[in-house]
Amino acid sequence: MSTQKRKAADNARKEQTRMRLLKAGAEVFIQQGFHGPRISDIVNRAEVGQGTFYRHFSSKRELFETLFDGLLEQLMLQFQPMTENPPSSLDQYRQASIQALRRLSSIMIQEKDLMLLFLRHGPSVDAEFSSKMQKTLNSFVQLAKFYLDHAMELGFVKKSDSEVVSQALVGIGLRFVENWLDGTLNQGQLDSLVEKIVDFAFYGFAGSRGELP
Amino acid sequence: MSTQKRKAADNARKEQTRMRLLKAGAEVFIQQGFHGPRISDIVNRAEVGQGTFYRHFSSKRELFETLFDGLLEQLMLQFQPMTENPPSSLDQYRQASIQALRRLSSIMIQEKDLMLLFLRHGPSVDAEFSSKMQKTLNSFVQLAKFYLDHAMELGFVKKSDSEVVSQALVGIGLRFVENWLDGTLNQGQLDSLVEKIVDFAFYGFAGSRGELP
Amino acid sequence: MSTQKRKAADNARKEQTRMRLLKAGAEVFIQQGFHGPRISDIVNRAEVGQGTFYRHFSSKRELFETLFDGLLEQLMLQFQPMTENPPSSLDQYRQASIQALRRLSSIMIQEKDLMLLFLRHGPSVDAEFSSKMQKTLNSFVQLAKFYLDHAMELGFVKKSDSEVVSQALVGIGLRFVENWLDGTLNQGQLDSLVEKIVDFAFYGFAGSRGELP
Amino acid sequence: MSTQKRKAADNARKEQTRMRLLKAGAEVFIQQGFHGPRISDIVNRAEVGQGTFYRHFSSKRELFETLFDGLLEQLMLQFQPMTENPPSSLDQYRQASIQALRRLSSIMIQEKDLMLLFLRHGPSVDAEFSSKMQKTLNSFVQLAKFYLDHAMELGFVKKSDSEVVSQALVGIGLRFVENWLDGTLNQGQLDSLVEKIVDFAFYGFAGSRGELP
DNA sequence: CATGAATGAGGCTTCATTCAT
DNA sequence: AATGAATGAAGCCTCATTCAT
Repeated sequence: MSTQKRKAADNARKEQTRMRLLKAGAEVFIQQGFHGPRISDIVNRAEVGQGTFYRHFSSKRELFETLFDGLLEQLMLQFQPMTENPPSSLDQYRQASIQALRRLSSIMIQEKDLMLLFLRHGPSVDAEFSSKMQKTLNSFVQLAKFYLDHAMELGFVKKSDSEVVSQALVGIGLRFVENWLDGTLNQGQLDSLVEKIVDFAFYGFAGSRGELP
Repeated sequence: MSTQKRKAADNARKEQTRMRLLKAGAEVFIQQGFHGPRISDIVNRAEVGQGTFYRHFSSKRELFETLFDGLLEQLMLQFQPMTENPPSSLDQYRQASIQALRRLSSIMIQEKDLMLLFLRHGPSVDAEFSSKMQKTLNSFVQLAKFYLDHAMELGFVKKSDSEVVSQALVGIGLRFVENWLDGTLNQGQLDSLVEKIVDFAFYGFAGSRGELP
Repeated sequence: MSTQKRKAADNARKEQTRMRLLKAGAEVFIQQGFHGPRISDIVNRAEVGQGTFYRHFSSKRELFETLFDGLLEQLMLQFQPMTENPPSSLDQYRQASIQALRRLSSIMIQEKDLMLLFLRHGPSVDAEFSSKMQKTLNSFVQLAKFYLDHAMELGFVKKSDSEVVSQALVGIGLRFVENWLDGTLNQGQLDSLVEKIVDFAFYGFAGSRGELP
Repeated sequence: MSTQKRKAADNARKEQTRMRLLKAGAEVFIQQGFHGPRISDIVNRAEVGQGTFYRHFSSKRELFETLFDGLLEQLMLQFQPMTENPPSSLDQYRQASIQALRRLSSIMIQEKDLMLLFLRHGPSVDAEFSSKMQKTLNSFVQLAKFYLDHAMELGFVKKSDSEVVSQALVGIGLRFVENWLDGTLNQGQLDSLVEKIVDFAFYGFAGSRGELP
């Protein structure tokens, strides 16, 4: 039926426009944060009419959140394969951790700008968004805790408050991400740091596996 | 001279007005972040006229930065006494770290709201303010590094990349501060966590000083 | 010819769409007046596309006026039979008046909502529409005047300024219509009022045919 | 105190600005109805800034209603003296009615444009305003009813349904006001009509006091 | 110095209208 | 003929800033 064809074409056109807006939105948010840009900055960059924005998003906030959800989905996907083969020895665990971090950093490298955007500007959007970000971080903490608990159960790491340690691990991770996002660290350095960080997490700065003088 | 007296009185009144604005500013920023409140919200809360604001600050940002500088000064003051007696054994170092964290947390407890304000909303003010915050965090990293280097020199902790470890330490600290600011942790819990965190930092989750199974 | 058949079918479809729009227009105008509804409210209710509106009407006003003209035609039709047998005695006149009002009110009852719509909102559409409504009312005045002049000629009512009296009669009519449209009067009350009103018009509140104390 | 002087001056200035806006608002509403003019039309005519409008009124509607309330107060004031000496004979009643109408028409003549504005455009502002206008008209009906009941009690007019008659009287009044506002009637004619109208109301078109042929 | 009324540029949002399909 | 996505002009409203008192 011609009507169906018409509808399909319309939908495709609409989806394309939506994508232009998302792309343009990401670009201007990355450049100017959340509060800086006006709707008109987004539509100008997307090369669509002012009114078109409102056919797709009810507010700047909604577009912002859509971008966030997209990134989050990508990040979470990276962890799916990791639940399959839980490590069964300390060394396996160490290797798995290093690999997990490398995988995570690879996606972050791809979406560096968005990462920076959300880490810096997400908390200031509004209370709700801020809380959403906290929840997201906590889900990373729970992920770390899951592995740690597993390792403790199998007995190849010492017993500890896994919640506290997991929080600490995420804190460490975030700090390096921030440094890298800042430009203090370049990508190569980040890569070579992964092992150092894992060692610190496993053995602390006072413990063994360091070269004692 | 009467003119001088007059001037002194004027100055006192002016200073008082300035304080009212700072206080009111802090309150509304805490409630609504940096971008939320209007100048009128601040002057209304301060119970001064609209024009009065501009006699003391040229913009909302300037008031915000003034508050930040004030808090920073307070925090930095807490670290002055710590440089005086550097620890000379691992256990002393551990005790000193615990004490330092307790001292730091005491001031944070006092200024909890402002801490939350700046951590959440500082990075979104503008690029300059964001960079200022990064510099501030780095100065904490350097402080940690100073102690760690000292301990490494004296040989009672293993050799490691002290920059990396210090960054990690600050990352851990921030994470717990965030948790506490969030309300996920209450003040008592924060206190009791200090030792656990220090242990983790000294020995990691795999190293000794934990109860091995 | 197949082409002709096709054309006829097209025309029928077009007419149907036009009717949907008229119906939907009436409904939303009744609910929200003239200025309230947007074109999109009309097309949504009619369940036709946005562009379709413009194939049938050039503007909201045109649809509105089309509805008005339709109602007016209906109303005017009710008066055609009345010109045929002009009354030839006071009592006949009184009976004819009562019957005319009853006939008029029957059509108004059917189209109550539209009546309310035009009485309330017609004058605010624009100067032209307002004037059109005045002309319409005046044609009712002229109708009343025609009967009154006839009765005066035949000598069974006293001489008076028939223009003035006719205006007054229409004013009275309108007032009760308004009361009824308001909900102040229900339909039954309106019916039973007809005689009272006619009595008042014939004899005033001071004249005979009332029960003098 | 200088502060008090200052406040008084500020208040005076503010009140003056408010008056400019009311005057300008009345002018543009009279010219273009309620829905026609934009806020900017009002502020331009008032020669104040766009933002100034919102310091005094929250919306066009509010200014409109303020104007209405002002006029209503004026009109109602005209009736205060009439409650003092209720008429005690039919002729007194007739004279009092004529005088009352003349007094009312004098104020209407002064505020002709506003009258037209509200009668034409008030009902279309929104449901609430429309209902407010109905209530206003009803209060005029009640006023008429009060006099009529009084006359009936004293026995110099026949018994009738005073509510119905009062509604009719107001209807008549409105109709002539509309005619006059339209320009169909000029002021002189309106004046000379008052007696005719009163006669019609008292005796109807069929009753006595007319010249029977 | 403090005040607060006035200002108007700036951004948001709506919605009548167009037009490619 | 019907459709509905896209458009952008138009109007609303806010709020930082000025300035006369």
